[in-house]
Amino acid sequence: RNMDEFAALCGISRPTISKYFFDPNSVRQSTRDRIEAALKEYDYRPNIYAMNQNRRLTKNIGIVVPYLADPFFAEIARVIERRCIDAGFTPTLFSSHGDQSQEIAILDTLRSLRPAGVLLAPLGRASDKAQIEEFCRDVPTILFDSNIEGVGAAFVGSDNFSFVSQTVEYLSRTGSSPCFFEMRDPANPNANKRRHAYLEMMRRLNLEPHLVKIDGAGWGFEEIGRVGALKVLKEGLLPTDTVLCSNDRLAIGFLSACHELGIRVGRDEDCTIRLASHDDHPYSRFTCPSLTTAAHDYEAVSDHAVETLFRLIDAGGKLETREETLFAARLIMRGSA
Amino acid sequence: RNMDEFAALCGISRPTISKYFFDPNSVRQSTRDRIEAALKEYDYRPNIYAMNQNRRLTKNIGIVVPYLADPFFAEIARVIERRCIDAGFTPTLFSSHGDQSQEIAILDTLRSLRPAGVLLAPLGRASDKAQIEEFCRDVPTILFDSNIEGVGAAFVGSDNFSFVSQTVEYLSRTGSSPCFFEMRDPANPNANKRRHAYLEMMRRLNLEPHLVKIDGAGWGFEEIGRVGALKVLKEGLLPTDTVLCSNDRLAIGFLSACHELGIRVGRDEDCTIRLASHDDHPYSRFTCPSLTTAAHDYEAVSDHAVETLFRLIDAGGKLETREETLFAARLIMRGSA
DNA sequence: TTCATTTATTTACGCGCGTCAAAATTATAT
DNA sequence: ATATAATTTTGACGCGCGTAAATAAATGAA
Repeated sequence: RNMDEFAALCGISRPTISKYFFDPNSVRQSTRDRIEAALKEYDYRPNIYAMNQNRRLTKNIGIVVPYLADPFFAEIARVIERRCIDAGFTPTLFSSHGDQSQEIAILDTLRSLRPAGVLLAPLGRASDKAQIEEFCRDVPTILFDSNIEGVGAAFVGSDNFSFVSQTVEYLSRTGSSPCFFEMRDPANPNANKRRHAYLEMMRRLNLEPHLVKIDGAGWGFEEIGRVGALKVLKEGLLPTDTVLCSNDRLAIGFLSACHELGIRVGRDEDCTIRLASHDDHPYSRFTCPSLTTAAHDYEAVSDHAVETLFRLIDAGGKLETREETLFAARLIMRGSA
Repeated sequence: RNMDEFAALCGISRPTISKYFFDPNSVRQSTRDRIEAALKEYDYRPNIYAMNQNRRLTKNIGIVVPYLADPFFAEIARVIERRCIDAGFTPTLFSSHGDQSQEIAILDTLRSLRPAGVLLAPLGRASDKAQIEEFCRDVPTILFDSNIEGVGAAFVGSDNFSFVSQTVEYLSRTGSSPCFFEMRDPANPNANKRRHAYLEMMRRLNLEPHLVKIDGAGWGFEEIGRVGALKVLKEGLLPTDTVLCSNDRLAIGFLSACHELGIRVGRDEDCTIRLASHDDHPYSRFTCPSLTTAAHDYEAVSDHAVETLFRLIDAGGKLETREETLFAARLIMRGSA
């Protein structure tokens, strides 16, 4: 059952077995063969948590996302997990579920896990920045999705300006210029960056910007978007017939509101509103109409975050300078605009 | 940093500290006060993985879902996690990502974790039943969502017949009777139960059943549904104008296909197809039109699964008899049918 | 005050494994 | 065959904590 017994069964000393499990190539081929033969027969596997108790460097990696019920994070977590496993690490996934105390509790659990590194997507505005900063001082951490200035060894995310500039440019070129539909108090710093990008782009194009801010709190963005859109549409508060949502989940709610009110969305003759958005949420392809959106380069963000973490781990937990890598968006033209 | 040091700082012996962390009420009030005062000052927290190394019974709970990028599982995992935390346990969430070898690897990691209990939603058809069975012999486990006959201490899920009977009855009563739209080789046993329920209900109502089986494998149900629906609709293979999808994700794909083809879905005059489905997927409220569906009682399933697990743990890991609890669905009438 | 009872401390060992240094063994080169 | 290098074994200790038994101290009732 334990390594001692297995070592006895092999007729090989326990430290050698231990060495084998750290790196099978670190023992002589003949020894390795003997171990692997015994492994087949008795199908022993070391206790990973006991292993990590006393290793100078574990193979654990912590992955923290703010809200796992959001398919965007579920998808990115899935890809990152895969990469870590393929690289021989043991990822453990945590979700803050939109809750600050949960996020802090997770950081605590992570310390117990003694991870070689952590990939952390903070809650954003709701995060306790001081706690995260302290954590990052102790544990090699890469931030992703949502940046906190100066915290963590690196940040990997998407270039919000690239998202918004492409959608604004496209919408303005092909029809009337867009207003910007967003939550009044966005939880995520990306939302603020997107607003600024929108304003900046409108300025450059010499167009008048219109911000449409809706109420609502929490992570139920679709419902917030739906209720907000219902209000805006009913009260005729929409300054233009082209709407750019801060993110796809709001847009999904917006589409739902339009359908309720019998308003057709799209670029066809009989449509009265064009709607575009950002993120390329896994469901945006299946909305009716399908959503024109600016897509994250999921693969690139995931890969680069993981690669940066591996580099950080190899470098002993410290990088020369804090790197910030932003990936450009890809405009995906679909039915809604 | 460790319990020894903290004990020294308190001026209290380490075993007493250890006892305190197992149950704060098990030490004298004056001792407890002293410990808690020191706790505030030095903010020490025991290493949970070291704790669990040698406890006769840990406070760990493993949660395993087949595919976390499916919001249905993300949502149920979220609720279950909360319940466990509130009960003083430490849940760890794992996703098999639709992959058998991943599922097996997770069971292995779980053994290392020495959980007091496990809540496992198996992959279904893709699961290695023998491995799961063996695991359940060693670790107190409750199965949920997807049953494996005789495996685990209990099963908690939804009553598929209740789902289908309500939708079939409703659709048949309010219009033409439905055909049943499903994947040819569903990964999940619930799908088979639903097909049987459909056939049985149609028999009872003295209506002719029609199964529409579409191709596709994997967990990208929306795309499978979309492509399948496109084919069926283009080739005019739909035997009736009322479609009952096996699950909401297929229905989301179906709606997308209808929109592409300019087919209006709903119960209005100008609609040519009525569409209903099962699950009350978190997004089904936001589709266009919104989906008429049979809703899981998420709360009841989550609560009962967790409660059964707690009961199982209290009972020392064995229940008198294997319990199977199925919760009825609630019909949610929305725009699509 | 005394005795019984509760609670805390001490001591020692265990969990499953990592890691280090020294000694013993094996492989490779000459 | 011998010297040298590489690998393995041995033995001992550590990680951070749980747990059990024996002892000591504190409490509470009589």
